Amino acid sequence: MFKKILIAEDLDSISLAVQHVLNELQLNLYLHDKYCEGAYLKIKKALVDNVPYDLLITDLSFKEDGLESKLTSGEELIAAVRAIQPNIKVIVYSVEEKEYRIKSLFEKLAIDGFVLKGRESLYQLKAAIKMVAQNKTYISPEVHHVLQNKTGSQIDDFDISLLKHLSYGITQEEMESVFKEKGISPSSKSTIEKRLGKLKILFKANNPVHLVAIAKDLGII
Amino acid sequence: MFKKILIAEDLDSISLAVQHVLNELQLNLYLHDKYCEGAYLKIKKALVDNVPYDLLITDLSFKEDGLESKLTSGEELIAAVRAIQPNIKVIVYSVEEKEYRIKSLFEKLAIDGFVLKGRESLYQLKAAIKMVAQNKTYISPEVHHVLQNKTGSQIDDFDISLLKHLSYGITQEEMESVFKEKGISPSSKSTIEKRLGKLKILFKANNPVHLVAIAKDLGII
DNA sequence: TTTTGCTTTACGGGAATCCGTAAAATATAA
DNA sequence: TTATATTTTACGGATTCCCGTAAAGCAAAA
Repeated sequence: MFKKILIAEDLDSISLAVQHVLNELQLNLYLHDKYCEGAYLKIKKALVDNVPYDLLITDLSFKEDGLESKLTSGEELIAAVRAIQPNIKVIVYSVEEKEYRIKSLFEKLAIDGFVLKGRESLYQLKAAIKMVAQNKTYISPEVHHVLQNKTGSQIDDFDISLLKHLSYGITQEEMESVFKEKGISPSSKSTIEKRLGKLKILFKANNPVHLVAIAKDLGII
Repeated sequence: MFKKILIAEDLDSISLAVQHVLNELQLNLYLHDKYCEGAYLKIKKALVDNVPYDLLITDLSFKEDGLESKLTSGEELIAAVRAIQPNIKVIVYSVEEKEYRIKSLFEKLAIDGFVLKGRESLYQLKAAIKMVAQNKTYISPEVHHVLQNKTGSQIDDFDISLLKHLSYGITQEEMESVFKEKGISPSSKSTIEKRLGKLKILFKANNPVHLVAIAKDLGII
């Protein structure tokens, strides 16, 4: 079982509940941090002091407040931690149900567990901790299906950038020059129209307005 | 101080933390329910049994699961409860930061307190309970400013319906006939264009895509 | 090098949106 | 009632978006 655990969670109420669970599992050596940055520094310090954490339980979204921080999301935290301590186990505890985000957690960040905050999520969190301790992965049954679905992997960074710029009010006309300025390639009006056409088919959108609404609902932008 | 409290909250972790707070305040007579519908029925039953609740602490968003329910959001729950027991005090405990939703809680549902889930929200929740017990209203400082802002009150149900239909992929061309079918008035293409123009100015949007993106960010649709 | 296949770019006609002007309908006030 | 103001509807030209076809650019394999 785990010896040393770090909780990264900005909501005090959730953090309290997670600690409650760890106490029930008699895992008493844990710390928590309300900020991504702080969590990262704790892990780094423990590593150089040769008393590393062996499990990170983290949320995905962290509220901004006055303090500015290089790490602003759970994804960034995990990526940064994996860079310095690849073998640490990671369980995400989040309300995030958006397919795209959950898929990329497993595919791009190779997390070990995903527990969806919900009506019975504390039991699930316990189960996840036990599973991950045995080198297995865990995902809440409510969102298990997202790992099957294929649409996520069919869109790339260019598509996302395109959708974001659209949502900022950039017209397709202006997109060409904006992309050229920012060095995003390809940039021609024609290719932009073509990609948009592809995305509209993929997401079954009638027009660009509909497309952006769907992309927002799916958490892609 | 309050004698009988009901917590409506779907996340088990949050519910646990709220109960923790009530215990600290020595408010021991409380119940919780994970469903809007269930919370409403508890309040109704207590009322007819002549042992009514005097405080409702509720979340805004409730996850759907198998059980279908007439009440699907905190707003609906509050409206339903106010209809049968107008004098009950209501504190909303939510992560919702969208201006429009918070404003309408106070303006349309006359809630007594709004506590934003955050890094120090359990202290705020305690403060809110004490304030509301003295017939004052409470709002978390992080979102206090939204009550000042005016934009929320400048849009009406027609505008919202218009934005929603746009986000569903209905073109302005089709909107006229769709509105006529649904009995939404006015319905002419010209008026629809005009309203959209007004909204674009109000929200500083460049085009309909941008407008829908903003409306989604503000929680209007 | 040439061939093949894929991606990017160019262009044009038709559809949707934008925005102004003005008439018609409805509401409000004198 | 008439007069005035506001809202709704109608229409048309300019812009933007849509979508097909075709040419140009580019990489990998023969």
